Amino acid sequence: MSSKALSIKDIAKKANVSITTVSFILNGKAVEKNISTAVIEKVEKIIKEDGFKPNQVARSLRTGSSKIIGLIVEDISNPFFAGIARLIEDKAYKKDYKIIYSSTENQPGKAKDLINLFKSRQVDAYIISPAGGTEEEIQGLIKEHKPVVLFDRYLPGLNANYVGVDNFKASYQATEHFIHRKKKNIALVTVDLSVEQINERSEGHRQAILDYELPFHAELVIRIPFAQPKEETIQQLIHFFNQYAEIDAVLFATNYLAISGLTALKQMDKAIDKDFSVIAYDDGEVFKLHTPQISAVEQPLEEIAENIINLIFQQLSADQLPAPQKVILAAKLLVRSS
Amino acid sequence: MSSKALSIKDIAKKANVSITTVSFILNGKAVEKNISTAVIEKVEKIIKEDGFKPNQVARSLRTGSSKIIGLIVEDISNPFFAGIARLIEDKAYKKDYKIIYSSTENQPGKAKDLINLFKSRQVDAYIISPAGGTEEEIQGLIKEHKPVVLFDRYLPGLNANYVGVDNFKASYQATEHFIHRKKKNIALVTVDLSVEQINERSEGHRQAILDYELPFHAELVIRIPFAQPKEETIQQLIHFFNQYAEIDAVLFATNYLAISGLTALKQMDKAIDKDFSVIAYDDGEVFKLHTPQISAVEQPLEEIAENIINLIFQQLSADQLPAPQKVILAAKLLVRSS
DNA sequence: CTGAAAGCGCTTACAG
DNA sequence: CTGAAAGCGCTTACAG
Repeated sequence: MSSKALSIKDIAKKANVSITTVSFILNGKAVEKNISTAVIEKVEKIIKEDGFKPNQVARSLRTGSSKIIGLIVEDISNPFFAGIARLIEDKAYKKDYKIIYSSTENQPGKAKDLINLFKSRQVDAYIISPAGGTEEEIQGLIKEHKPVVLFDRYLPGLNANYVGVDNFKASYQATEHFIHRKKKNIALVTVDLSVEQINERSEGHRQAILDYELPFHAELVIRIPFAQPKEETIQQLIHFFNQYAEIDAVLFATNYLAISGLTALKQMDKAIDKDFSVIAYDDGEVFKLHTPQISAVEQPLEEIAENIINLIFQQLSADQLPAPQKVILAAKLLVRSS
Repeated sequence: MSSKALSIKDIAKKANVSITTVSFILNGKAVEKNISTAVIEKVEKIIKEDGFKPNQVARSLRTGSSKIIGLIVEDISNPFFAGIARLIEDKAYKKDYKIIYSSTENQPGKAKDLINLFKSRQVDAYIISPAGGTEEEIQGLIKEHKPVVLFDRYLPGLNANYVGVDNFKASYQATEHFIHRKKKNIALVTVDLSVEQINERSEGHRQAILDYELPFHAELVIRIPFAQPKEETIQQLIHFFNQYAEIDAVLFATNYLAISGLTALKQMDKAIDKDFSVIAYDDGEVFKLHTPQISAVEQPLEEIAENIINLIFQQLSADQLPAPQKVILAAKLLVRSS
């Protein structure tokens, strides 16, 4: 029963030609190498009949390339990353590249392992939403002239290709929106990660308040520990909203914090209305279907994916790597209820 | 700048030993092979200093294994699959296996490509939520004695390991729940895929109605085309709910159909209350946060992942493959509002 | 028009 | 205690 996989040698023997000939035919070089039509047909027939598939591991070892792009994200079950992954996969597939992906869960150790795993598997290019602490590994990839594109999160020390949105501006606009609606005590619920992207979101909030000459209340900015279980976050937020009853608007700096926050508000029976407004980062079904609908900062998934894949293919087809580019896209504030 | 990757040969040369010795040390066979402590230390020092990582492609080519498990799902951006992926990844990681995953989008062509891709990459085991039309490829894997576990969706023709929930029973119980609440016209919104799992969900609905001797209204079962754009589905459902105003309860056979359905109801301004009940398949944040909260059939993600990974490791560690097992788990009806 | 042979970077049976 | 050598399945420069 067990059909040990065929090799190019088996095909060559069966067709009475050399493995060189079979290899040329497999790689579409038959014509260029002047293989006779008769031979080509004979070999192709055997390949098809036997269902022979060349061993890509051997091919990779020999050529040093794999036609695989590695995608490393923080958490694939986050809809933002899942959406990006899906779009990138589609686009890569059309150019005959496959994507393999994995989640870092924001653990530098795991992120490093993954980069090394991909490297040792001869992945041709890397798309990374980088965890802090992986600068060295990423720098290493760049040094080895591997195509790399970072997205979502930017590591300041690195001169690498990057695609992301203007987080400062998005937060600024969201906060400004609140201010125009006469909000006075605009809370920010964010995460205690000290990464660019998150810092920018805080800064935008702060700067808008200062620019409009409103008092900035530092105590209305709450930083939730990254790995904290959801239930605890909900309790913490209930406490927070109760403690500062003057809050009349909240900006949530991430998708999952918004979900915990809405759950907290629901448990408190606190209405979202003219007196208490909410804006979430990253749109999702859950915000559209919520009653009332929740306004959200939408990152342009399609545009992000498009830019990433373009940068990757630009690098893949270049003789030497072009200078790193930074593509900063605009997020969009979807206003749904006040 | 460009540091061409080191090889075992470079290390051997530097340490003045043979590559055999380096290989033994790398693979933890140093003691077993009686390599002297002095040599071990010298070699390990060089490996660490130079940051040498063995080329896994070469290793795979030589050993035929890769310590990689391939996970093939319908759509990684579906929270059910993303959740499973995440859990499986965690568990595999602990045993030093990596997961690579990819989406089939329910296209048999893509699913076949992926199986072949994984095969040609020497993936050690396969976890597949199978698209119809891939029976042959999966049978091929089994024939080659590759560890395989199917989940979520079952392909009747195949005698393979399988982990899933009892869909018939879950639908039956959901429908029964409606009947106990005196519902008379229980609609079913399902998808037009003719796969076991979906058929069972329809059957459970039908059987419950028949068992309780209620009239079965075939026109209250609507089958939405699988690839239909969301907006059209919403319009179709609005039309459906308007046409059959007698409907007093709806069971949605999938997660995303429930989301489209809730959107339709929202657009119609149709309240979900004592007179109009809803149950969704697969739980999610969106149902918990909805007003009112939506009841859901919850598949036990953790249990599913656990069983899958156990079956995989059972096969991986067996000398010869054990007889295929089918693990059928119970889904749970989460009653939230009537 | 086609083939023999080297080599990609490993692992491991065999020899000493 | 350690090493030379074969071989995993390919690709490709070279020879004829």
